[in-house]
Amino acid sequence: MHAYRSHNCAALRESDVGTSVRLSGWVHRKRDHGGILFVDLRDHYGLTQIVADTDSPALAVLEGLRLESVVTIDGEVKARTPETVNPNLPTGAVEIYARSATVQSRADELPMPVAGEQDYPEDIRLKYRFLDLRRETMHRNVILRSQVITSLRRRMHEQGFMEFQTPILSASSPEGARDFLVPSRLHPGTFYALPQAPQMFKQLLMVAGFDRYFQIAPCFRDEDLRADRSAEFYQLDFEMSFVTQEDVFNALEPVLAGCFEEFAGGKTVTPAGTFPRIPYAEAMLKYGTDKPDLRNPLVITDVSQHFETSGFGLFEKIVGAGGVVRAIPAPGTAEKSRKFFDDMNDWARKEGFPGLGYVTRKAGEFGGPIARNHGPENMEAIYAELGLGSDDGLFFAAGKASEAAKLAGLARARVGEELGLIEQGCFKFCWIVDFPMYEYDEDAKKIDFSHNPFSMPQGELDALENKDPLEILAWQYDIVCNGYELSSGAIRNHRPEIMYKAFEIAGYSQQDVDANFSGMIEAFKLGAPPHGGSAPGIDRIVMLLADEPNIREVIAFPMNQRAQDLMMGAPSQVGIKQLRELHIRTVEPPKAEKVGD
RNA sequence: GCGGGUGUAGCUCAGUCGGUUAGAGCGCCGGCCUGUCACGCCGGAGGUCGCGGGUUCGAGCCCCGUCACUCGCGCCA
Repeated sequence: MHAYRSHNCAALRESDVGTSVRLSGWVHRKRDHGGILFVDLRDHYGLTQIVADTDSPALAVLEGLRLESVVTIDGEVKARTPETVNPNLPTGAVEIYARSATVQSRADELPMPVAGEQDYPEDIRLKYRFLDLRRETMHRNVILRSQVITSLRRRMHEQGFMEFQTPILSASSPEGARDFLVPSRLHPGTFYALPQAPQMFKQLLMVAGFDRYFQIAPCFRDEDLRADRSAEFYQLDFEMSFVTQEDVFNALEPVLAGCFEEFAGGKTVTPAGTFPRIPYAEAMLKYGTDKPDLRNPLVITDVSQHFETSGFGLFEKIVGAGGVVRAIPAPGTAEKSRKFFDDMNDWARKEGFPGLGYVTRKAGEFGGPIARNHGPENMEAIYAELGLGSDDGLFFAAGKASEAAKLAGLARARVGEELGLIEQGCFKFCWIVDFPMYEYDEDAKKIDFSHNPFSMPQGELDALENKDPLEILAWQYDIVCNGYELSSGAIRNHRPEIMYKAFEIAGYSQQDVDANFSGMIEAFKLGAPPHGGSAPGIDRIVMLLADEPNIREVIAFPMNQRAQDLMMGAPSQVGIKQLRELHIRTVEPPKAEKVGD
């Protein structure tokens, strides 16, 4: 017989009754009745009940073990009597009568229990992650992650992609997020950077003629963390040659829809080939965000023209000064208290906005200061235009277009949630397309790239030379699911002359481009195919499928929010010898000088 | 960098208006128990109320500062 097990802890059934077996696993729970002892033995696969009574030498061994000790049981499969069958357990028709128990590893008192689904503080969970990962939900999430990655790989291969690895130690780039740097021992004073994404390498793979590349790619960004954002994360990074934006969409939709359908557990998924395409400008107007949650049925409408002349002076003034008024419906709120509306306004102020206006309506009667001043006939005109009924309320976000859109977007999400309008049990995908190539940077008082500087502008060189830069759109797109941005992508700019012109508009000289992106520019001068791609975030995909609100719940060994690994103690100080080898001297933070004041 | 929340036993939490010796459940230790499956019963140990300062006759509770964790803003092409 095998040294540790003949079966795993989920394997045995009634048909195995009478056989001699050997099981190994963790002591999940113990029920000690004195003369008889029950142990739920757990491994990766499941639970099996072990029984030992006074006739068995296993009784004394198991009685002396704390939970989570590891033990090997030799015994016999016995049928449970009908009244002792546990229907909640796949192995619940049988139990193992233990002839002997061998302790493989004795557990000390636990800092946190493994059995049960109670919540524990995250710092303890992270410090003892190996215990946390034994628990059912985390164990299941990590397994799901593995299965999702396997599924994505298979589906990408089916679409004709090949997986290649790209360097982890690479060069720092001035664009984008802060880099994690790695000092070079062989080249004093110089640093490698961990990739924020394998952007340049995948484009160079296209220049190298590989046509369709993908990679489950580790990415690193040294920025502050969020619930859905980690410093290190994985992307399904891919790139394709000789493609239009439509080709990229057609390649990715079956992969994402297929993978989601496979793991959605009965939730509906937007079918491949039917992902809506929403222009950026339309998304900002109708949803107030470039990552709309389409499960929310509410749609924002611009009602500025209704307030060009209005008894409600505040809105009239805002519109007169070039601002906008956006309306967010609150359907069926006739019975909502005044407090509901006031709370929304308070919330908006707390978020840093001037306020959120509202109109209440009950049985056709308008209420609230805006309706009173604007007049019921004028309100009726807005309601008619928006198709609202006699018991529907309405919120208003007014101000500069960008601010009003942002507030309206947040309000749309909040109203949808408060009123329980978010459709459950579905994954709703969409593409956001036609992102602007440039935006006006208020701080720097100059035109800058609004997203990826390597995207191809729509209209190419002609557009760059002849259009108002702020009117130029890019072949740049995001894929969004239930309000989460899964990735952005683009058809790339593969023509040096268009690249130089694009950077020139953002205020960078040809020398700047050559200096910072020499590798890619050189490559593009030696025969580059038109190409494009995208890079959906693996962690966010698993978050959605596992229905977890936090990215750390789907990563086996995540950092905490301050980018520390509490289990391994990273980041940590290193010895002076290591620093010397790396030609590094650390500088005390300025704070330290103040001690003793 | 900024704002919100949290911090009481190993863990989850309660702790009234500022008032005697800070409690419960789980876990742990000891004892009892031959059909449990969140086993049950009896007993016990376990506390710098995050830390520092202040107000007060008196602070877990009020005030100031600080630290840790977390959520968000900034940031993240």
